[in-house]
Amino acid sequence: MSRRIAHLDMDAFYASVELLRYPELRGLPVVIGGRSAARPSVAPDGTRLYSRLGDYVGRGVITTATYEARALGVHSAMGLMKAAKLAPEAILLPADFTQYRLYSRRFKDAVAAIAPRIEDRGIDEIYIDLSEHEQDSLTLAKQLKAAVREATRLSCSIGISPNKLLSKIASDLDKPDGITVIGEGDLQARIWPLPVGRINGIGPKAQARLAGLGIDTIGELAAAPFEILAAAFSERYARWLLESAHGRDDRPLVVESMPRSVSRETTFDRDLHARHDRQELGRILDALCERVAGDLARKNVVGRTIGVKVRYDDFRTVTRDQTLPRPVADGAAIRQAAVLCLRRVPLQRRIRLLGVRVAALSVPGTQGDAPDDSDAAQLSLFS
DNA sequence: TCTGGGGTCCTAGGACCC
DNA sequence: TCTGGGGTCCTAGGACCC
Repeated sequence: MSRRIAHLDMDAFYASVELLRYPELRGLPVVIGGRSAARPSVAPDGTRLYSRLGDYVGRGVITTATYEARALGVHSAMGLMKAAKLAPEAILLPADFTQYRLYSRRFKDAVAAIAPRIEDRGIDEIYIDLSEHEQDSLTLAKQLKAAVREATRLSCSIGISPNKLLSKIASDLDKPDGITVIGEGDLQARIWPLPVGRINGIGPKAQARLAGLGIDTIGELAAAPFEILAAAFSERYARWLLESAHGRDDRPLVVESMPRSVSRETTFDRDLHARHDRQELGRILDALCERVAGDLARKNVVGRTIGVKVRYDDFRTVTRDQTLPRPVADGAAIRQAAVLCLRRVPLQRRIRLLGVRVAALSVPGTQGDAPDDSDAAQLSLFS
């Protein structure tokens, strides 16, 4: 029995939510990002005063850019200082995740009222299982988009195909505000001409390595001999590459899941030194541990593996982690383990980022929350 | 004044057990 | 007078995604 899967992607989500609040910015290049970016101020005559990208000073990257800003060459993940040179007149707004989460909830609820089998893929996109629906795909897509617009006044793009892989590619083919339906017969004409990087799971590294083999498009990948791919990648990844290039993907929708890890990290305004800035680093570590503890409490989970992450001024990153005999959840216990991890990190260089992570999560009071029998026996022997 | 923050999954080696 | 083989857990790093 064949499936029908939709991928729904909100258009320039964060920027579009901001435009609802500041409608006079519609049509202008706007970028979201930068921790120290200022909210618009209101002048004595009532007009709003916005920050310009060109005036920004500090670290940070673009989180989202409106289509008008993208036309100037700036895009997500670009450093703000670099973007400022390309588009100094663009409006800069700080991110407001509380607001985005609110709109995320609204659009997902609106979709769920029509089609309840949904896989969450983050704040601004979802997969939807339409296999059990009667209407044709175009009608369903229009219905979903209307419901999202009604609930949020925002537009989205939808791709529909027999699987997640193709629907994800499809939703990107007619953006913004588009609908793309892909059937089995459309593979050669619609998918094969695209660059391999459009496949979810082929990133910059794999794309570069494929280019080295003379493989740039999905069609060229589909025609590649398995042996060539298996020599350049792992056998498993090579197999997956070929399956994907042929549009084959039987992954089910994951409609519910437990978090695997919770983490908090921060990039400093200036690089810090373990000795010279010891107190400041201590305060930052405290705050990170408390925030992680708060996240764990909110999600009602505890964790056994505590880890730290350090990024040096040259951008190299190291991690250290430690698994405890039993799970913890409070800030003090997390901090205690994090300090032990940090003692194993070389701290000669200046560092630009510190992070704290808790993994091996479980729900308190369930199995996985307590040491197993053999551990319990061991512990009782020595206590 | 390059390069955020929150995640997932995979790999690979070593420890340890049977 | 040796060194198999499978399984699990732990750790570190890396690729990738939103």
